[in-house]
Amino acid sequence: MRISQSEENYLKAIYKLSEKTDKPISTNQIAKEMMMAAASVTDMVKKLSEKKLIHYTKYKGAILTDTGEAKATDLIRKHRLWEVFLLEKLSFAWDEVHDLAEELEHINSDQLTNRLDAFLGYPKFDPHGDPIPDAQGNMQRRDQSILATLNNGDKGHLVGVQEHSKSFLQYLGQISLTLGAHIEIIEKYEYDQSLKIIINKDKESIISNKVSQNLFIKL
Amino acid sequence: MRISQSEENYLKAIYKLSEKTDKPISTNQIAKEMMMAAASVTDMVKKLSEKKLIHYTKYKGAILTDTGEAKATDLIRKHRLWEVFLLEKLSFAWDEVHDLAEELEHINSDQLTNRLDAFLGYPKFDPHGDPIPDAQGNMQRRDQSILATLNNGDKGHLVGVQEHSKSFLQYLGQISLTLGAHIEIIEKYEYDQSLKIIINKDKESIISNKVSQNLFIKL
DNA sequence: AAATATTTTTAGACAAGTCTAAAAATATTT
DNA sequence: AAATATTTTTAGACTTGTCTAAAAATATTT
Repeated sequence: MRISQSEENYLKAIYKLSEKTDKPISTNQIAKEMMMAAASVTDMVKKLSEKKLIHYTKYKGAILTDTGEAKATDLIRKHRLWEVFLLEKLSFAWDEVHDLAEELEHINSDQLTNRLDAFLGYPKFDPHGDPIPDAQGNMQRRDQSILATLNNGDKGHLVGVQEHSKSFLQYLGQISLTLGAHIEIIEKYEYDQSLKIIINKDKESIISNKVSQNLFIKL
Repeated sequence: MRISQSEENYLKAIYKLSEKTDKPISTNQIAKEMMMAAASVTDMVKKLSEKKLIHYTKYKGAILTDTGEAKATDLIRKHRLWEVFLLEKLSFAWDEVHDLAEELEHINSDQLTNRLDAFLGYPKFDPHGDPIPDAQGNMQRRDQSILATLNNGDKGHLVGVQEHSKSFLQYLGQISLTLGAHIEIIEKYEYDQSLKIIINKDKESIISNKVSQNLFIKL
C-alpha cells in the first residue's frame, strides 16, 4: 500500500505525540504539532484510518495501529540514520542535520536504509542521543537521568538532549557541551535551580534550569 | 524562485533531449520522454516559460534559458554524485543506482551537494562514465570512440555507456564488462557487424552491433 | 443543568499536476 | 493547392492536500 509523504508526516507526528501518553491523540494536538489547520487533520486522519494505519473515532482522537507504528518507527530509523551520516560522513553540525534528514527520510527503499545502516556501522544512537530502531523496529533503551534532577558532586556523561531546536543545539555547541561530554555538578543554586558545572574536567559553566531540564546524563 | 520536483523533471527531460540537437524540443518529444500526455506537457511548458526557465513559442517547442540550463546541470550533478555514492559507498550494483538517484537528486541543498562531492573525492565521472558537472556547472569532456566504429586489433578501455537501461547494464555485468575494463577487438564479422572481443586480456565474448553501438571506448 | 467556551467536523474553495476528448494549427501527401 | 494526417493546444474533469468559515459535538463553568 502506497503511503504518501504527507501521510508519513502525520504518522510521525502521531507517533511523537504518543510517546508522552497512552491516550488517543486529538485533532488539535496533531494540528499544533504540524502547524496545520485542524480541518486538514480531520481529513487526513480519516484517510489514515481507512488505510488501517490508525484507529480513529470521531471527536475521540487517533491511536496508531501496529502497522502504523511500524511505519512510523521505520521513518524514525531512516531519519536518525541519515542524521548520523550527515554528521559523521559529511561533517555537518549538530544543529544542521535535522532539516535535511527530514527530506531524506522519505526515500523508500529498505535496501538503501539497510545498506546505509551497515555503512555507518549499525549505530545505536543518533547525534542527539536518540535511539535508532534496527531493521526489525527494536531500539535500545537509553539509561539516563535528567541533569536538573541531580545534585552537588554528581557526575556523568551527556547521552542525549530533549530539545532539538537549532537555538538550543547552537547554545550547547558554544559552551562546548557535545554528546559524550563529561559533566560534573559543582553547585546547585537554590534560588533559581541553575547549576555550576565542569565540562570535560576543564571548563566551568553556569547553566539555567531550563537548560538542565533538557539534558540527559548517564551517571 | 521555488521549482517543484515536477518542474525539475521537465527541465531534465528537455536538457537530455537538447543534447542531441540545437532545435527546439517539441511537446511530443517531451511527452514521449516522460511518458506523459501531450496536454500535460503543454501546461507545464507554459509554466516553465513564465518562470523564464525555457523559451517557448506555441506550436514551436522549447529551449532552455541559461537559468534553466544551469538548473538542469545542477540536477545532473546531484544525480551523478548520488550514483557514485550508492555504488562506491553503499555497494549497489551498476544497474540499481539510477532509480534511487532519481529521488535523491531532488533534495535541494548546495551545502549537501558540495559536501557529498568532497566526501566522494570530487569524482569527474559517474558509474556509467558520464561526466559530473562541478559546482560551477562545468564538466570534463570524455575522450571516447564508439566501439562499433573500431576495427580488428584496436584496443582500449571502456569509459562509458550510452544506454542506461537495467537490462543492458545487467547484460554487461554478466559478461563482466565493467567500467574501466580493457577491450581488444579480435574480429569484426562483416555479416552482422558483431564483434569478437577479449575482455581484460582474458575472457572472449561475441557482442552484437547493437551492444557495441552503446559502448564508449578510450583508445 | 444551563450557559458558555472549546474542539472537531463539515462544507465549500483553491492550487498543482495530471488526464481524455475535442478543436485548432501545422505538416505531409497526392 | 486541396485533402489528409499529425501535432499541439484548449476545455473540462479528477485527485491530493491544503485552507477558511460555519455548524455540530463535546467540555467547562457557574
